Amino acid sequence: MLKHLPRYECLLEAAREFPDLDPSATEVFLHLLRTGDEAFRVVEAHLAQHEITQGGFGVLMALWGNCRNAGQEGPLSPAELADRTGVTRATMTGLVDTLTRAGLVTRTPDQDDRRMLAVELTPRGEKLLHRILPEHFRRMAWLMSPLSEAERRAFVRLLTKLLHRAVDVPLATAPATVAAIAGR
Amino acid sequence: MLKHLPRYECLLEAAREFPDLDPSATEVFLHLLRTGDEAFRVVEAHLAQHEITQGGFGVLMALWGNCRNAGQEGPLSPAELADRTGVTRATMTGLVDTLTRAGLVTRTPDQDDRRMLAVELTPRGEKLLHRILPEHFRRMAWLMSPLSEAERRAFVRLLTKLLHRAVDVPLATAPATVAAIAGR
DNA sequence: CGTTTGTGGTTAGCTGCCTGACTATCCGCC
DNA sequence: GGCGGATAGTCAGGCAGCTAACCACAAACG
Repeated sequence: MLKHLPRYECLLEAAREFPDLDPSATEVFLHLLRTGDEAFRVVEAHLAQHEITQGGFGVLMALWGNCRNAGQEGPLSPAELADRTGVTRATMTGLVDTLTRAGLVTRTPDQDDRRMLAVELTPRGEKLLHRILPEHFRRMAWLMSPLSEAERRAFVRLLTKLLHRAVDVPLATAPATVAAIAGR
Repeated sequence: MLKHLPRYECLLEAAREFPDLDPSATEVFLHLLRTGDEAFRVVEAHLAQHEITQGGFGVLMALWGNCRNAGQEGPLSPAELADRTGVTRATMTGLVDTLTRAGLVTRTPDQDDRRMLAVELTPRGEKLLHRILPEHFRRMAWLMSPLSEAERRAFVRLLTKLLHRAVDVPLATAPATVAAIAGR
């Protein structure tokens, strides 16, 4: 993403040429993407030290699952993993491949439905997670430490508003549709 | 990133096992990444309709530059472009290649310094930008429309705090260093 | 002047993720 | 019971981005 974000007066300037440009909206948008990207890098750099990729880590976390979602850890199907980590099933095949080669997960066929597999953490995978997680959590805490508890609550509230807005946008529709909605 | 964010009580639960886990920090972090990713997709989907990639769009915007950064449009060197859009120079070579093939930019050698090139928007590139930007701006405005002006100001303030924190983190150092800083 | 050092751009090779096509299996419905 | 449609997983191919190595050139310095 953009390294040097545009100054506000530049946005005002550009808004004269493009009446659709909402300066404050653009400013928030750019800051959001930039900050998210930078925060991402902070944890990514740490995971790289353990020779684990972002995608792989997501799979391990989903499997460990300690109450993260449904409350129960245990084996999951590749399709379920793909859904939870937000990648395609094809990608999940590759990720599980890599993790299996590294000895962090196992892939066992299902008895009842012969199409399905069950992916499960190995003891080694669990041990790796326990080695990574403390520093992982410390990094997140360190990153957020400038914010007070009240600020964090306000922040999450704002983020949630945007998230709901973003996931509702009809991504696949023609621009005209979105324009009509936006212009309403 | 994670599709279904963990509920807060789950974080509290996990914090009992990992004293380093700061529940509110983790919550903010996950929401930030998820929302940023989702917002990213919103504009990415639009750019894809114009058969332009995110990276390519960044280059066009940097070239168009209308006051976005230094105030002057005009030709830029690949190195400068790479710096502004946050990719490596090697990647920029490929991006400019693609854009040149599409007839959106030109690559002209510098007279004084024969190592350097000047990348410049073609009329066609400029026309494409003018076709893309209105809807682009509308999407950003639409996304941010749930937020009042006051909320936007507060949001940017919080994002800026985090951004400063994130870019200062010593990415390449050993975990112990970060731990020491974080633990301070 | 020539050599060393630094800089701009390119190339080769890798990885992660995607889409689209494909196989195998299960399930509902006639 | 058998057949069409859904679903699980995989494979092939492509693309964007990275690192590392490489040349060409410029600038500094003896």
